Amino acid sequence: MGRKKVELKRIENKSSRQVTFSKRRNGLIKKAHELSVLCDVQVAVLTFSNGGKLYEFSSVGSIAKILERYKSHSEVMATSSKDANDSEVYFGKYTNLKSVAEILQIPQRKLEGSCPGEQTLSEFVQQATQLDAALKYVRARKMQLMLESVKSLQDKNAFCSQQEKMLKEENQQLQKQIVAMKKGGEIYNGKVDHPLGHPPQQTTLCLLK
Amino acid sequence: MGRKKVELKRIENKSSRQVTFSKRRNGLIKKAHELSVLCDVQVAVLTFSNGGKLYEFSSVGSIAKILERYKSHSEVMATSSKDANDSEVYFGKYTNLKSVAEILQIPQRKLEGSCPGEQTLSEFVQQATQLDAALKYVRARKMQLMLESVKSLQDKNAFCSQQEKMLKEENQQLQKQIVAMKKGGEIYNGKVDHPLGHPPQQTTLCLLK
DNA sequence: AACTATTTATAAGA
DNA sequence: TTCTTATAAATAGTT
Repeated sequence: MGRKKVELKRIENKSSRQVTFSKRRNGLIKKAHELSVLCDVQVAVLTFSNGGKLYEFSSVGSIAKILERYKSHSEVMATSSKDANDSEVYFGKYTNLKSVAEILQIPQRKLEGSCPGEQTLSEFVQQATQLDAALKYVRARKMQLMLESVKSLQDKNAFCSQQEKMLKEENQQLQKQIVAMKKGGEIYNGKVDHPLGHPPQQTTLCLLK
Repeated sequence: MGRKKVELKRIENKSSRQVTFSKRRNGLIKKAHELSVLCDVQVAVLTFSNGGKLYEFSSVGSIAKILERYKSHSEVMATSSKDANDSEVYFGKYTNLKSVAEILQIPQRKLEGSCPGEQTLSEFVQQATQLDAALKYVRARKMQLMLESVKSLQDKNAFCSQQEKMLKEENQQLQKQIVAMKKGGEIYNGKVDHPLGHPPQQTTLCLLK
């Protein structure tokens, strides 16, 4: 948005990069604020300049809070929900283990009795072993799911890269075609201007009705 | 920017708030990306919708890195307690059982009946506990690394999708331009060919200096 | 999910 | 840096 369209690549001139950073950083933060107010959501923006300086915005007072929320969010996603599902899968399949609670109740009751004999102890060991097996299973399943998700993401990425490559090629072809057609157009018009140093001004597209 | 100027206050209509959230969230993330590229800086954006859903952008691999830049020390706390929580979930209220190893070791010793002294037993328990702690740490670390890798792949994917979208748009523009130029060429040739009986499209692209 | 009329952001220039 | 202004980009309301 400005006098000229800018390419999306690093601005090489240091001072204009600085100016742009200042302007756009303000713009970004303004938009973040608007988003948080208009849509009633929590928004945070962090920028670390190359000089190591930090600029931040947070709709919820301190950035720390939103980062906390981020942390707990990812922890929940990573552990509780997946493991909960895993547990269901596991305990559903092995119906002799009805529930963790049930497993735990048996030894607890027996231990509450005044004199735990050998029998109680051996049951204890058995239950503990079952629990250990369940835990191992859940962990293995969790790991498997994560590996699967990584693999799927990698595949997606590979496909994406190829897609991008093809689109870029197609793009180039189209641009070549346009250049060729422009030359053709000039011939139709008999226009062979700019023979000397100054090339034609940038052609801009204009929408007419 | 739009048909009407909007007041900076919560949009009361739920569905238009939703729509606006979606549009502006994309806009914000696009701008964050542009800022990071143009000015060569690190940028992160986090938004939590009211539904608790998280949308994020990060110019570096993962948001987690920026989080670490804030609280590097919290890493150990957060992760080691993470796995501990896992255990709590599985073992429920059975708080007197500190670890699986412990559960298994005590009764096993007793059952073997080879008269181990109290000292030996407690040493055994201690060792088992230490091993258990080490195991927890390693597991937590492993999980953290996997989460980071997933996150980084997700970021890559998101960026890729956006890139693809933009390329497609550019492509369409170019094709439109070619179509328009072809029409222009036909006019120059005196050919006014509309095989389907259509007049020229309403909007035509016109090249100006 | 597209489409425009408008508003807003901002690149370049002063 | 700050102000101005021409232009690009975002988007509000509409279909």
